[in-house]
Amino acid sequence: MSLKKPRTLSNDALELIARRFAALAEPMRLRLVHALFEREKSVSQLVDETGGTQANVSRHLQMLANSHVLARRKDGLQVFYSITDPTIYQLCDIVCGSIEKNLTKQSGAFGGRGR
Amino acid sequence: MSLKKPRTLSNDALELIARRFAALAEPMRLRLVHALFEREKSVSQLVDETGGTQANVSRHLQMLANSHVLARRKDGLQVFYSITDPTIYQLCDIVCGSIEKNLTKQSGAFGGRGR
DNA sequence: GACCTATATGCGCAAATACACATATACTTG
DNA sequence: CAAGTATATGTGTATTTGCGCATATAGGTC
Repeated sequence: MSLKKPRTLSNDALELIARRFAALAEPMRLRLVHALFEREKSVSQLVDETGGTQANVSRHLQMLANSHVLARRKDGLQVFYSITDPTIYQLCDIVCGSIEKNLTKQSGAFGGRGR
Repeated sequence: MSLKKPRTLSNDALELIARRFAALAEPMRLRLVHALFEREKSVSQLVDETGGTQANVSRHLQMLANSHVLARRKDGLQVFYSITDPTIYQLCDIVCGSIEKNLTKQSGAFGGRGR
């Protein structure tokens, strides 16, 4: 990272950036991340809160962990996930704000992000 | 802005947020957006710069415009696209920074400590 | 050991997505 | 009007993705 930003991004870099965005491009994963804004939680807690199936929640959590969005901590039988990348808060903040601004005329389907 | 802030986001809100992230979750679209950081450009210019086919570039641009990421300006035969949502810069900056940090932390290929 | 709980994973399927090719539309110029 | 240029779109296809179901693994209790 000694050089300045190249004018054209490499394919690998674009792929990495795209994957990061893709991690947040799914409603259920957003629901999980949002639930983890509060504090770290176990898989079963997240299953209860989100209403998803255990298998699906587990898969999404693993995907988010592989994307370095979440951290995994195993304690006995349970596995606790937590937000490990602080930029996730910023990303969600920015996107929520932008969307709110874009559809002030539309429904108020929005609430705070809570943090 | 909101009367109350529900702890759980509505499905519609999650869908909107996910779609916004999904718009940036594709290498070719990131390439287009990145090319437009400089200034507004026509479709054919973007085709040249990115090396994509005309049809594919056009479709991606339309998708980005529908997602309110890009604006469309028609001038005679040409159509110029430009970044309309200023938050896009922030999003890309944040993600790039986060990835860079993760890479240096993991690989340490540039003078850091090994793995 | 058997048994329970919490989490992960193999498998199949339906839907979404990105792409290439060909064609259509819109606009300009002669 | 015809011909050329720039952009959009219809169609088919291969790949990816999200999900449910069943099952496997890991760790705890008796």
